[in-house]
Amino acid sequence: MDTMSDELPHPERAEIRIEAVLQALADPVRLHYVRELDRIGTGVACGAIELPVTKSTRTHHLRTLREAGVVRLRKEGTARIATIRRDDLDARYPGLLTAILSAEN
Amino acid sequence: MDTMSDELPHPERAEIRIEAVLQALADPVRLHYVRELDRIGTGVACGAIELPVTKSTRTHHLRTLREAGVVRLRKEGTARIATIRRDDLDARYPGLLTAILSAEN
DNA sequence: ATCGTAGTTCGACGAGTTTCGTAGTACGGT
DNA sequence: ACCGTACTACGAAACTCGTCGAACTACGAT
Repeated sequence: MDTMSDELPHPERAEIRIEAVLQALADPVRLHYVRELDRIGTGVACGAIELPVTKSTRTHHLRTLREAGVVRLRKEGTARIATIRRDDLDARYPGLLTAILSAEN
Repeated sequence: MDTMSDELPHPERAEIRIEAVLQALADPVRLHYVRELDRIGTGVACGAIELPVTKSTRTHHLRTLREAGVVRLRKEGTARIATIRRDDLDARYPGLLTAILSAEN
């Protein structure tokens, strides 16, 4: 087979904007999703994390997180594997992700 | 004279919600305002910071920041003095404010 | 080839936000 | 008492966002 490319567009590290990151994580559904992603560990299929919304809404939220530069999505067969872009976010906004994810309430 | 009360409702430290803080700071106008507040130092009149919006819009944004628990507003004569609630935010979400405010771009 | 699973795309709808202008309140000075 | 300054309150218009269902694509298994 050929090299499997990523296909989905992600912002470069330098292109990540703080407003977009904050906007993305301000939504309860997305914040919950990213927290679960962080708790479970990296490399989880999109649908493996239960959300109180339909599939299409989840797709919408995942795209928002991806376009903001918070998560990276790659195809793996019929699934999408989501990982938090911790290295990029930590490099660009040190302490931000830790502060948000460790906020319990 | 009598004790001058605060009058404007602010959330208690324990009542501050991370979603509200992120939502508040996700807006470019509000983020700029808080950054200016941080740069100039505490205790600045509302109107002293220039914004590309009208007065009534600024009032709206200030209320959003106040209700989210990001700034404290107190009356001083005819002016409103705005201060960042750094102590409360640092206690509740350590590192968050620093990370956001020090993000240059 | 057919079926099921995983996820996307495309409108559409309702709710909330940002913005403004105008009118109003409150305080301080002259 | 009057005026100016500082800000708030109240709609209204334009826009964005979260949500859904239905239709679609892509992959893997039988």
